[in-house]
Amino acid sequence: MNLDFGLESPTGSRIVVAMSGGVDSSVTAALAARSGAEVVGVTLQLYDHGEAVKRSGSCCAGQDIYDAKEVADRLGIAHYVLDYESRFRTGVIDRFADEYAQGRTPIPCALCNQGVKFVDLVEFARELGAECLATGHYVRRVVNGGAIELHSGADPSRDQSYFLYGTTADQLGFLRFPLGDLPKDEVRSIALEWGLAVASKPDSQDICFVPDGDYASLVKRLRPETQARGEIVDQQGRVLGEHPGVVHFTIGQRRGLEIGGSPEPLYVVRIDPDQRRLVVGPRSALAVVRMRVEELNWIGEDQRDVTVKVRSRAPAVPARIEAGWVEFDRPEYGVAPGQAAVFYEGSRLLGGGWISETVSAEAVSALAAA
RNA sequence: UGGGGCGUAGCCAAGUGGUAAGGCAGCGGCUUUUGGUGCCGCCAUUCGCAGGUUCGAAUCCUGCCGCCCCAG
Repeated sequence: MNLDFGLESPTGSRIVVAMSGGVDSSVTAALAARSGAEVVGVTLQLYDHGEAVKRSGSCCAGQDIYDAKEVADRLGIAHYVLDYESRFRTGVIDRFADEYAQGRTPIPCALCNQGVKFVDLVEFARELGAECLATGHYVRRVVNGGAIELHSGADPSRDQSYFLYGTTADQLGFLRFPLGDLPKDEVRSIALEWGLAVASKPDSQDICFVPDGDYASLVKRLRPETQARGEIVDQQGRVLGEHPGVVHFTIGQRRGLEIGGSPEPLYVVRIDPDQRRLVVGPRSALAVVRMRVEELNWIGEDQRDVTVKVRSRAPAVPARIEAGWVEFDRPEYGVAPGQAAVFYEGSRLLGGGWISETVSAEAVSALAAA
């Protein structure tokens, strides 16, 4: 555990801690305080807390800001609340809705980290004269010779590295993730040890700015066209049913199609936002052999042979990168444009990018037959 | 209205005298700092309707209703 936060001499140094009001970031603040450094807690107000104030499991608003402040008081550290609502709105929420409007599947946590947290908040921390910004992310920062590496959290079931693939080497130099080495239950033990009120607070889940899990309502409000009804067709173009709006679907999704009578389940294979059409097919139609990945970010040098994740919770699978395309050794299922492809070498995160296009196994075999 | 076939849950469908398989859809739960996937559980006191035979019928008989096909 990096209890000294990688600082030459914590005493006399200043550490800014991003405090969401949850257990993880609260313990991060506690560890920072214990290091002997001067600690400044910062909580971001990211969206209208009037709506979310009653939801204890969410982050960054209402009750959570209060919780963060209370923890800061308990630890005897300074605490600021920054109003980042407008930049969170344009950088995360609006883009979230735009992606659905384009038939893609967004991943707001990655956007938030890439922008609001690791650009804006990092800048703020630097302006405060801090030596580093510590967050409660469950990842590891490893100094290897002259290079700084980002690794997945020690416990694979809690790893959050997928959401941080866009971190730059410069940001990584300034960031600290003291929880990445901790065993699963250790964080709550530390919270109890310090008598933090948030010790038993439930883990946050789902999307933080969507209070009740109903992200569709939010998207519909921002992009009404996403709620237009449309046809559901099979791969031959036969109309099988009608859907209540593309906002409700993502590639690989099975539930919600309301089409019965088929011998095997049907999954969303393609989303055509212009025609408002959903193309569905059997699971076999979901097999993807390669995908195009854009806006690549490499934390170290770029590589060809990697393992890759196309979703946060799943083991990385072997693949090869070539000219913006990633070829899987074995077909991958449910690969959705708009999601991130994140590359690893063992536990080390190499980089990643946005998935923009996929090629199915069926398409490849059809070509081969022709 | 001559002949033949069929009618089992929202959909597909097994079951032909012994007390309603399975799949799809749906619902609930688990998992989870994105979406999705996956896994577990639930889902027809009842077999178009009405009678009858039988200890016992979705299964046999009769009538009626509905749908389909071939003839015309």
